[in-house]
Amino acid sequence: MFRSSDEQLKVLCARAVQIETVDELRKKLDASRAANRPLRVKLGMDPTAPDIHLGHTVVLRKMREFQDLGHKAVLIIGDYTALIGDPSGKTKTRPMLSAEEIKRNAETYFQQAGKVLDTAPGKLEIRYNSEWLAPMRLADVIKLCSKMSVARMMERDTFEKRYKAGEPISIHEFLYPLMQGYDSVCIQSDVELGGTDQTFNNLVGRQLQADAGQQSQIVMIMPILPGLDGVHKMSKSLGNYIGVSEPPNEVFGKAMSISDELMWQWYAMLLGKTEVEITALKVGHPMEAKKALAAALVERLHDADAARAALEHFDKQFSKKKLDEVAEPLAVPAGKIGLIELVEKSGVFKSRSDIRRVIQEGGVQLDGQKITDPKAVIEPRVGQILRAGKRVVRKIELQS
RNA sequence: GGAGGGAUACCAAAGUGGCCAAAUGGGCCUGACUGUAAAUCAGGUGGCUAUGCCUUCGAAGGUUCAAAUCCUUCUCCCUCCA
Repeated sequence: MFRSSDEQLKVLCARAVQIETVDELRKKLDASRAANRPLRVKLGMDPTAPDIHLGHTVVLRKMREFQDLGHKAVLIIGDYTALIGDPSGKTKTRPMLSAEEIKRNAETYFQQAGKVLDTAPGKLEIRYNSEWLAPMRLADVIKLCSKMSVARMMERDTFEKRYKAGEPISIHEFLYPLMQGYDSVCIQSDVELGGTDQTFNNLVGRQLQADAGQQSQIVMIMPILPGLDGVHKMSKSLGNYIGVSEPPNEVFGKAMSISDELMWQWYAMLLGKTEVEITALKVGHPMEAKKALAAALVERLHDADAARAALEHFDKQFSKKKLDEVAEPLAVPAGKIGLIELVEKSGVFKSRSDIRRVIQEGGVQLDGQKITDPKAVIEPRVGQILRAGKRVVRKIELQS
């Protein structure tokens, strides 16, 4: 049923930045084959952020590789850990989520994760960590805390940095790694996946499992995907992300806006291209390589047809400037109308002052003619193309 | 419990009575250049029925012709000592 450990290792170790430890993983794989038992591969999910983006797919794809090799994905919904919030993020305290919100977020999450994971019942197990964390008594918590020293906890880079910078660290944040580690004990995970920011948390799981007399999980750390800006990690709060549920044209357009340097990183991290393959790509025109990347991403999140359509759309809008073929309709009443009112109907600007500014800055065109007078009054005709800023392209239609 | 420091726009951070819709940096937006790149350069970045008006500097009151700035009370945060 299972392929040889060597074959599996070759697939599984690809792209990982750290594995604790490869030897142990090999042993687990050997034992799994011998007993014909799939490994339990754990991945935690934070129910406060239901939007999955490409950054998450780096880890999710690794999970998929485990599934494809016959192993079992165990998704942990951190409904209880969400009460704390992962200290690796911002220091702001999180609002408590209601049971319904968590459920809704979790559903959204699965819907999106399903674009990457195999959701067949035998391949995927879903658990809420409130199942075992909520019933704990204070005595249980104290016992759990006794497993960890402050010095050890302070090794965690975010704690160390914050402490040195004089930023507050609440005691309850120390519980986060312990709770996450305890999850591993409760579900008896064989492997835990995570991004580099999860290294510490995942390693705690190893220790707690050993304390509990279990075989320690393998910790497999995947790289963090840089966001559209090429500087910070891809994250929702920074707004530098491509969501897995975004429409094809958005995915394509955003992918095209990244720097060339970042493009190669994405090729490696998202498409699994090797250095040799990337070197070969660098021979061609960077824009063609970027279009191929963008198309591949659209195909992955949607399908091949969508990828072709997005490429065509992009060419029309930006390369060939066939704006009338890509413009979305904009219904306006017949007769004269102020330019500001006209642009306002597109519904994408936050205020009329904002529109006024864009007009003055030369960002508004009607049929290719720049109009820079915010007081301009025009009489739009059917079929005229209105452009406002880089992204708004509308074709005028008259309201009946 | 004691002492001290702090809260300013999306973020960081100046500003200690009028010249403050508030310096500067980052972010973001627009334009130029391009490959819708990136980098660079230029401009912009509270709202509005707009050369003016309205709302904003933790909250509420007060002093003043005039308050982000002074006073009072309150809320929240941080550090150190115990």
